[in-house]
Amino acid sequence: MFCLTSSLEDYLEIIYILSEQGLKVGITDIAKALVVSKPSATKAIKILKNENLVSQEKYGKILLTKEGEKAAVAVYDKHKVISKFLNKVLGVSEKTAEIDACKIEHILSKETVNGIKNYLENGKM
Amino acid sequence: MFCLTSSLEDYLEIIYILSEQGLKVGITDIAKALVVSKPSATKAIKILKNENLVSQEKYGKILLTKEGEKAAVAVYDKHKVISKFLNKVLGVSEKTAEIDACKIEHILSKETVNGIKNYLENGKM
DNA sequence: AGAAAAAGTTAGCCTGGGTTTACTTTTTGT
DNA sequence: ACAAAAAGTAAACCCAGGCTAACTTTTTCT
Repeated sequence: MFCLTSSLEDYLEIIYILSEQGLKVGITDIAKALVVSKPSATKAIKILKNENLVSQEKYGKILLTKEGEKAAVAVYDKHKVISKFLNKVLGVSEKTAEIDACKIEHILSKETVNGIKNYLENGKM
Repeated sequence: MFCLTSSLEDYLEIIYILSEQGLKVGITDIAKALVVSKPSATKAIKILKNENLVSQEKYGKILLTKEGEKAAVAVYDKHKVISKFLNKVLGVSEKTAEIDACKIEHILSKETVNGIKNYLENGKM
């Protein structure tokens, strides 16, 4: 069974974010946003296409499928929760909170993410 | 300039932990503890030897050098701080706290780790 | 419309960190 | 003391995920 790697989650997430901002989403945009080369982005997108998480016409723009969007939103939600927690609760700068959230959003267990959510929701801040 | 990877930090950390528990530290023990094959452990230890972080006689037991111990302690301290935080503050089970701490201890910024330390120290728990 | 620029792709390479197989060296138990 | 078991090593391989160089396709600008 196929399982998304951290790297592939990053690709899905950035496609989602760029789309949400109403920006066009091409290979070049993705590569720039993730600070990787265009061929790296091409390769990753090819994998995501094979897994039916994104769609793309030849030489065309990139879209998330229903399934891809679901996965992207899941990651992005974790991202938001984590970075808010780091910043508001732990007092980490916004910039660092962003960076660290990007790194750990892929690997934290559901249990820990729920712990963070609960903390934020239960007004302990 | 050489920089420790997450994986190599894991090796240093486990050598430190096993040593601290008074256990003998051989390739087999390390491999078992990290759930990797013996050749993987051999290869990693070879790198750490080249970087003067561990010492080992041929076919012999493995010791941390001064420098290696310093690096190992730095990682292990982060580990303890993080897992305590996850467990005591976020209410994550001990087991999951351990697992998650193992994963993120290598990648969290100094700033975030300090944020966690401050939280624990300033008696907000 | 056609040349130049930008976007996308392909092929081939590299590195880290695993693996298995097969070997050598060391330790252990009778 | 010596055979069997355990420990360590070496070689060769795999895979993810980067990269550059070189190419094709598409877009843009004069």
